[in-house]
Amino acid sequence: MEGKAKKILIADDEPDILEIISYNLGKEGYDVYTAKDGNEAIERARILQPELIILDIMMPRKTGVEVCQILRSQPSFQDTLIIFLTALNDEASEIKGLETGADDYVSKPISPKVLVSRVNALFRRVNSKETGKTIEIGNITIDPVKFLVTIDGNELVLAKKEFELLYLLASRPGRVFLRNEILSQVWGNDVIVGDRTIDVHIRKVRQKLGVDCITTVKGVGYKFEL
Amino acid sequence: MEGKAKKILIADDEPDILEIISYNLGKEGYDVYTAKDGNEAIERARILQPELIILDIMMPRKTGVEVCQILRSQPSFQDTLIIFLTALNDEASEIKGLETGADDYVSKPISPKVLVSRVNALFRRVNSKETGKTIEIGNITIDPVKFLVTIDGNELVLAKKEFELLYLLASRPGRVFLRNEILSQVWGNDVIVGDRTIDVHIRKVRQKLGVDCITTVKGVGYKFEL
DNA sequence: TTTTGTGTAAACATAACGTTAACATGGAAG
DNA sequence: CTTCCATGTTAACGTTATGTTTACACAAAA
Repeated sequence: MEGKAKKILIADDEPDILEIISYNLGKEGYDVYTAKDGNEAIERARILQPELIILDIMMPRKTGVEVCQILRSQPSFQDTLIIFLTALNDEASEIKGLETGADDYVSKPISPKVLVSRVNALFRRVNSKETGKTIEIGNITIDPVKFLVTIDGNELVLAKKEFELLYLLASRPGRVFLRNEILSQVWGNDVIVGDRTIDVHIRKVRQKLGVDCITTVKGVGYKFEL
Repeated sequence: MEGKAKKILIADDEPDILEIISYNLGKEGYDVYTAKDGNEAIERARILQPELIILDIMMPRKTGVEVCQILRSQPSFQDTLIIFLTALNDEASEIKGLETGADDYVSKPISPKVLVSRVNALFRRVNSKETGKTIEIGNITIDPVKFLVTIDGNELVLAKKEFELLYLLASRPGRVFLRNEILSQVWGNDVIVGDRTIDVHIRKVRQKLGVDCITTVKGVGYKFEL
C-alpha cells in the first residue's frame, strides 16, 4: 500500500497556480516538484523521473504539447503519466492533447479538488494494472514488475521464493516479520514446510545480495534494514 | 496484436445520445453495445464482459454511480474501464464519480470527438502497448504494420503467433510477462491451450531471431532484454 | 552445562521449462 | 476436390533450477 510517495512534476508559468496545486497535491501525500517553463520541465523530468507530469499547454520556452512529445519519444517516459492543463476550452486542443499521448486533460479554471481526484483516479488505474510497486531503499531497488533486484546498478537474479521473501521484508523496512507471517505471506496458509526452510531461503537471499541487510531477531523473526 | 475489437457498453436513458455515441465509437472499430437503464447495464455487463463501460449518471433503475459501485465490488470488473457521462457540471459529482472508481468523467453536452479521444486515451494507457507502432531496440526492429522483423538489416519471417508473442514481450523491454498474461494477450481469454504451447513458441522465436534476447524467469514468465 | 534457536552445507525431491517429434488444421496450389 | 505446406498444438521425455529436508555446528540464553 505505501511503498514510497509518488513524485509529481508540475509545469506552469503562473506562480499562483503552481502554488495552489502543489499545496493540494502535497496534502495528499505526493512529492511535488515544479517547473516554470517547458525547458525546465524537461530538465527536471529527466532528473526526477516522476510518476506523473502535469503540463500547462501555454508555457514559454516550449509548450506543454511539445514537452509531451519530446518526453514520450524517450523510453524512460513511455509509462509516465501526463496530464494537460489549459485555459483553452475548445475541443480541438483537447483532442490533440490526448492524441499526443496525454492521459488526461483538465481545463482551467482549475478546481484543486477535481484535479486531485483525477490524479488519484489515474494512479489507481495504473497501480491496479502493474501489480506491485518498485521498492527503493538506499542503493537497492526491488522491482516486482521486471522481477529484478538492483544493487548499485548491478542487476541480480533471485529465484521466485527468494524474491517474494525479500519483497515482503523490504516492503516494510525495520518491521520485524514473525516466522509465521513470512510463512503465510510467502508460502501460503495451507502449505506445510519444515522449520529450516525459511532460514535456508534467508541465507540464499543474503548470499546473493552480498549486503548485510536482513537482520535476525532471535526467537521472533527477521527484518529488513539499511 | 489485433486480438479482437474491444467491447464497449454504453448506458443512457436518452436514445439520441446512445445512437450518436454508438455511431462514433463504432466508426473507430469498437464493438458497441447499449443499455437503457441501470439494471440493464449491470445485466449486459455481466454477460458481455466489456473492456469499457460508459455510464450516464442520471438513469432510471439505478444511477450510474450505483451501477459502478455494484460492478466494482465484483472481481471480474476490477480492471474494467468506466467513464461517467453527465449533465451535472458541478465538481462535487465529478469528485464523487472519480472516487467511486471511475476512470474518467465527461460532462454533457457531449462532443463525440472528445469522447472518442478520451476513450482512445484510456485504452492507450491500459494497453500501453502502443498499438501498431514499430518497436526498435538495439539492432532489432519489429514492425507490426509490415509484419516484419529486422535484425541488423536482415529481414526475417515469423509466423503470426510468433510475431504477436515477440511484439508483446518487446513492447515493454525488461518487464516480465506472466504466462497468464501472455496467454490472454496473444491467445485470448477464452482459448484453452496446453502448458507447453508458450514454450514451444518462445523456442521458435528464439531460434529464428538467433539472438538471445528472451529471458526465462522461472516460475514467473518471460521477458525481452537486450 | 544444558537448552533453545539459528546458520550452513549437502542431499534429495520436484516443479518448471526445453526439446523433439508427431498430430491437427486451414488455406493455397494444383 | 485433392494435395501440399505452413502453422499451431499436444504429448513424451530429458534437463535444470528451485524448493525442501536432513544433519550438524555454533552461539546465546537459561
